[in-house]
Amino acid sequence: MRELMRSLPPGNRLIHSLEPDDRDALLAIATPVEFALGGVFHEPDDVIEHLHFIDSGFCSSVAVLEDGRTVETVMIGREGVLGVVASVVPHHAHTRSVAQVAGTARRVDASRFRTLSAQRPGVRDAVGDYMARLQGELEQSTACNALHHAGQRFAKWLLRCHDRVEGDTLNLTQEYLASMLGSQRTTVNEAAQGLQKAGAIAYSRGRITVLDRAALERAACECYRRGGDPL
Amino acid sequence: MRELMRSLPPGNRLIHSLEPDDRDALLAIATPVEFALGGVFHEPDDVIEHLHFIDSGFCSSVAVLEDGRTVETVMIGREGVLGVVASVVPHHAHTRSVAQVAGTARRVDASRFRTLSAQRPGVRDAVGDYMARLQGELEQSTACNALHHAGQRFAKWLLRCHDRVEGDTLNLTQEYLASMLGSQRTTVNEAAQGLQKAGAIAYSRGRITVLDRAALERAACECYRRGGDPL
DNA sequence: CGACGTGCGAACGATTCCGTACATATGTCG
DNA sequence: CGACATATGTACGGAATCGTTCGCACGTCG
Repeated sequence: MRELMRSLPPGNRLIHSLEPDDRDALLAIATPVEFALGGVFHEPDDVIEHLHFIDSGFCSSVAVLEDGRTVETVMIGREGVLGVVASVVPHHAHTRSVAQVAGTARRVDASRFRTLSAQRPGVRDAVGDYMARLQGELEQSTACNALHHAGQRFAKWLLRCHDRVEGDTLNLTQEYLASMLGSQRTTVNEAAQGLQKAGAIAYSRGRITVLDRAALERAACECYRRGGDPL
Repeated sequence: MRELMRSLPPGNRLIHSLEPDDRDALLAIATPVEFALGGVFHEPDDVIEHLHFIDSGFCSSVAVLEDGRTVETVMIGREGVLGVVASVVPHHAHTRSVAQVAGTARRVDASRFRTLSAQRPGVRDAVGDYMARLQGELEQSTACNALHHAGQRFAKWLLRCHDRVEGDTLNLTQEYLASMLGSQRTTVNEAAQGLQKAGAIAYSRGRITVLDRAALERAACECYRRGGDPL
């Protein structure tokens, strides 16, 4: 079951998976931070100065096109870390990263992390594994956006969101969902009504409640399953 | 100009960019290999055993869905290296990697590369930079496939292909192009005829000739430019 | 209570793309 | 040359989505 993560103890799963001495070494250079809904971690072309190991809440990386339209590329919750490529090499962002649900994270200076990572294979491998999974998700999303219908992608998105949240309520307007999926609000509306009629979700005025995960999973494309378990 | 790479001296650009001692150390553990058109480097779920620094020709990573449909996710020529994530951490492929144009590469055992990379920051950074660029391309393609029309994506694909090839002729059937773009052959046909009428390309029986790059660039979406210069 | 802003429902034509079917052209091989 | 497989041209109905417009419902706040 993919909602496994929802039942795991709180806090970042990557940090949790480390050996105690690796974990202590990482936490020694980490600063706890809070982030609010809508908070921006970085804009396209910003230099990535920090890694953020998410402890609660989650954020999305969003591609911004010249005409202002947006599409989400990846979603990052407490299964992962924001800015993972900077764990290997200094670089600048290609996307905007925005908090979808307020929460907390451990912020680590990217350069100090690279130093630590060179000394501690356990740290390097845990973050490296996550980077490999993230690349797999990107590849799957590339195919998904080319081949799958808006309804399937919508269901997938809700599930991935639900996986990373406490409770069954999501605060998302259809307008906002459209900007994540790269489609029109009217298209999202049709998809949402379909899921509501199927009893999978209920929603009103920017508040979506997941009523039946199994129904959502039936409506989603294979990409939800193959996105890699958030663990 | 993006076709810059076409005028650079032959051989892999990453290896070329290394300091002489780094380059020598890398070449000492590399094996020259040839690959034929259609040759498969790996299938989904295969363990990535090697990095392949492409010297000539190029290959594509292709997502394969449950129903057998395919979409290209990234294109890798002599500007890059196949299996770049394995330079950081052992992992398995999420895609199929196929040679689009026969050529040669330097094959390096992934595990030995990781050892070398830990000893030589110059090697690690060159490959790391490429990994960052590759991630940017994946993110851009994710958005592109969600938002841009088949005609624009077709033109983009031809340009990216042209960048990585000697001469102006590409051996590609419309059927095959459709499997790269994730669309129908009839859709590709319409796009191809549009470009032909504009004088941008000529084609017949699986042979496409680029006649007017500027016209192709006008027909392509912004994603071609933003894919990151192959250099 | 009433005005207003926000979010949703619904309808519309236009466009893109799908999926399929069939015809035509071209290269290869016996 | 003739048969055949391959590649392309074309047509068409239908589905999905776009882009827009209008109206309604609900919550908030003066």
